[in-house]
Amino acid sequence: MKIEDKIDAFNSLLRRRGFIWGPSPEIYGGLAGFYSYGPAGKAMKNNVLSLFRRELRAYGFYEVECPEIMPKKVWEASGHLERFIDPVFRCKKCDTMVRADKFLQDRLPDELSDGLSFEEMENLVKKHGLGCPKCNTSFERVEKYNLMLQTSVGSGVIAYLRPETATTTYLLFNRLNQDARRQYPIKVFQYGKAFRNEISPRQLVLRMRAFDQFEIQLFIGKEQELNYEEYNEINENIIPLLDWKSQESKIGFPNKISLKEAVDNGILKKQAFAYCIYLGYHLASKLGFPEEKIRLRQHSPQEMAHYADDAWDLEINTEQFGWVEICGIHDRTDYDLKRHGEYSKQNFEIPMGTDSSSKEVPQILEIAFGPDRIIYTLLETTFNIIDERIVLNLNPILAPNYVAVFPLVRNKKSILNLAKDVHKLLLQHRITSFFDTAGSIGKRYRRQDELGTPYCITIDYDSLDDNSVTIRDRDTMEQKRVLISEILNSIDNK
RNA sequence: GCGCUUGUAGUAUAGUGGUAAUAUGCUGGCUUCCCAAGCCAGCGUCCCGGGUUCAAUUCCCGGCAAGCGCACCA
Repeated sequence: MKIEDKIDAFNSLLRRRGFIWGPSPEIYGGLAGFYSYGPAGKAMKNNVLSLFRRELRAYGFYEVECPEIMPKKVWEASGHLERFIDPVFRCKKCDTMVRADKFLQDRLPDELSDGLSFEEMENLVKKHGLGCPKCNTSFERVEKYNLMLQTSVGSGVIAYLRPETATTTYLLFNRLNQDARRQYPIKVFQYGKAFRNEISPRQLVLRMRAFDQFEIQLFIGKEQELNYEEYNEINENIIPLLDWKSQESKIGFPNKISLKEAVDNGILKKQAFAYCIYLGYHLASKLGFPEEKIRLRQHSPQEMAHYADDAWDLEINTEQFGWVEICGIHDRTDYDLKRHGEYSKQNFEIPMGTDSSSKEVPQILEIAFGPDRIIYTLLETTFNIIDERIVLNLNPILAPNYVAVFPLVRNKKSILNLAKDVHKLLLQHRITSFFDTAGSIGKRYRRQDELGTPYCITIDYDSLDDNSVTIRDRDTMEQKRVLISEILNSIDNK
């Protein structure tokens, strides 16, 4: 089968089986960049979140939740108001829009063009007679394109929908610090919606205007960053790292080395940051991505965000969109807390090191996941067509249905009733069981294959006599016969 | 945001200036039915707005949306 055909089959499955629908609202034609999840997609997302929450609790992280709307001041302090507004030239004739600073850098490489004011940029185009690359109409004014969505609260107070959850977590710092009782690092995470007014959203849920973030934060002292106890527990782990120097040498594949090697060779500067790389990789592995489809790619200094000292993307190799970032791991230094301390006139200096008389503003290390991208990449990388049979080889605990129960035939009351009993038994144990009687037995297996259901249980004539059923495995299609009393044990250990 | 292409049942597509079709799907029935079997019956579609026309799903204009390319993606 050709790859394009496989991708077409996959894209239609997303809709057919209720994973992802949109752009929403579909009945009104849709608004670009907004998608909904159907029952299967939402169930799967919830399973991903449960797995993350369980893992993070085991690593000592606690969850917080903050408002999605914050006043202007917050975004002034965070730097988003300044940095999230792109200066653009817009052609008066054909509406072509170009990013002003990049355009000038490209046309006038000899001029100093970094950090120019709007006025200076306007003077430059006038001086050199620069104009629209399409129709050559001269550019005049620099306009702002704000990537943040603005709203007003109450009687006209300007506020913005958060472009990331992270900043809202940082605003809790003094509360968290009290709560943590001097146990550092402070480890928290926040899951929630973020909003960005993308110029042209594309690629399904990979670039939405309203999307989920799952952002993990460590507030940590400078001393502890370099000498971090938990690092010693994980530094033997082998991680596929692609640093930016390798990328500059046109090397496209990651170097599989231990974190210890990476730190010792200076690829990673800080033990605590290496721990974050580990944690990001660990969580991605737990989801069940094939090992060869994961890599960690370092940003070049030019690529890095305004707040970052080091940044790595955890990427998944997809057929439709190439390497897709599902997680960004950033060393945000003390940038955020310094700025918020300054703008709010709070003192965020605290003693964190061995010398309790010396105070410092905490450093922040961040592991930022995009759950929507996780859902897409998980579905795509586990989607297979084997001899015309479509199957999602999802990690069983992430599947929308954990089991499905079928009566072999439905016109035989005793079989139907026993099947219902088995289904109810599973539900009583809060196992996500799905009951289906429609169509042939083969068709029912195929329906569940498309949803990634790991186990299908069929009740047949023999079941009436011997109280046993067949459990059919999604991946091997093999069936084994077990007693009804043994079902729970049998489907538990995968 | 610009350019090109596109928009027809839930999904995938065909087709037409006189309101439409194929496959699949879905619902019900029959068939003792373990990997998309068969038979019968039924359900469901022309993105939105305006224009031209006796008549528009079809032609024209605008909008919205999608794919690709450019730009954008702190």
